[in-house]
Amino acid sequence: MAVDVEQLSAGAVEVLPADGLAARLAEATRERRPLRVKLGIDPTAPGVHLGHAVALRKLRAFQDAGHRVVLIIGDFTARIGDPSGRSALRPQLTEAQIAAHAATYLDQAAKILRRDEELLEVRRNSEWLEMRSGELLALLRMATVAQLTERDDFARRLAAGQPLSLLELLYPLLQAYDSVAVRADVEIGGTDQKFNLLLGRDIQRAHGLPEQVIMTLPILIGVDGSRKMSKTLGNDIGLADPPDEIYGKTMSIPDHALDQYYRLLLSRELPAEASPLTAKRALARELVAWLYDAPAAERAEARFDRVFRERGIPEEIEEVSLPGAPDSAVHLPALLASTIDVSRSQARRLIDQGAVALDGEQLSAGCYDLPAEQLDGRVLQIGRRRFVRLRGA
RNA sequence: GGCGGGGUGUCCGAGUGGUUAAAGGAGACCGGCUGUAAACCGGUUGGCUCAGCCUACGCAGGUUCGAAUCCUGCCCCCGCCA
Repeated sequence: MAVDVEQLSAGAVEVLPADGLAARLAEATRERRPLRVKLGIDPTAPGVHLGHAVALRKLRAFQDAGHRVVLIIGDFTARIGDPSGRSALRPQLTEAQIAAHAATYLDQAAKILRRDEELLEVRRNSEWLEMRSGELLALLRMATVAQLTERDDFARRLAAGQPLSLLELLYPLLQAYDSVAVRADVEIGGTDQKFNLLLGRDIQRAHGLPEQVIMTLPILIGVDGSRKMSKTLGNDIGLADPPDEIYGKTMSIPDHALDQYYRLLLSRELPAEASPLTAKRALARELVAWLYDAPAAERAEARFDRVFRERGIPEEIEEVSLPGAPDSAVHLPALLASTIDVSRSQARRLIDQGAVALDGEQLSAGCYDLPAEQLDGRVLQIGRRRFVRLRGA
């Protein structure tokens, strides 16, 4: 049992109360039931990323020990937007957006979690948060404004004279109620969730339920090496990203963030003797192998080396067909705009800046139109990493 | 309800009638160097049918040859008072 506690809390920043997990595990054994371990994810952006993976891996450890994971898709709370770590009001999402995001979550989480029926329970919190106002008021009675504004980011925003909506203020309370609804024994979250997790205990107690044990995990930094990994900030590595992306994004992580990635995702220390470059390559390989398989990792590395170390052209390139007849002129800005995510004006600037090359030969500034027959079959490179092969109609 | 402050490009933030597609910074992107690291250097950063045109400083009107800048109404945020 003691071994279990140690294993299950490995890597956690805090487990509260300190002896809570041991007590719960003992209780579970006595009652011959698995623990219910809760994690909430709000579908505010499409896709689960490595930041979420830290918590998912922890859940997996609980599953491997025979416990039951309760994954809550926060379809209701996503309509509010968790204000944690935010200094401003969040834009409100439409139900359609939320539904679309939620749909992708499960598949991606399944890359890490086991889906066995006894080991995974998936719930949407709209199930119980779509409540009648009477019930809501009863819930609201369970916390005070002083309690809620104790949260440091709320306090900061109020002090700085920034807006804080009632909706946001209520968010922690709703998340706490999730714990009541699913009878959570343990709730997992990032360190930025500590307040919300603790409130779950208060609200469970107020409902006459046993209080959950909370476990906080370190926050994974994004590939920019400075801010929390987040889809919105664009510094994430998605679990559904293709192997090449995962490999490449990993290689762009600043060296100083490497030790975190090792500890949180590989559960071991950054090898002191290896050079940062070697260590990073190993990390990139392992991540791809983990989310896909070993051959995919090999391929991703080979492609990376070819493109970035040898400055070559990758073997497999997406083909784009040229518009118009073979003898007509092709307007490159338009072609780029429809191929990559840029405006035509941006595409023109890229050309002018020497970012666009044809078969490795840089196009000169102002070179916007070329005859289709000169483009057919050739490789267009945009910046360092984007390649497309052009095919005549 | 009263009084005061404020809403500028992805973000922060200058600008109070004209040379303002809007200073400066951050971020991002491109190029150089490199290990798609860091640091550093240079460039770009609204859109388009691009030597021109269109759209843009909370929203809608108005004054003016000309407005982000002046006037009117409205919306929103913040503070103090009630």
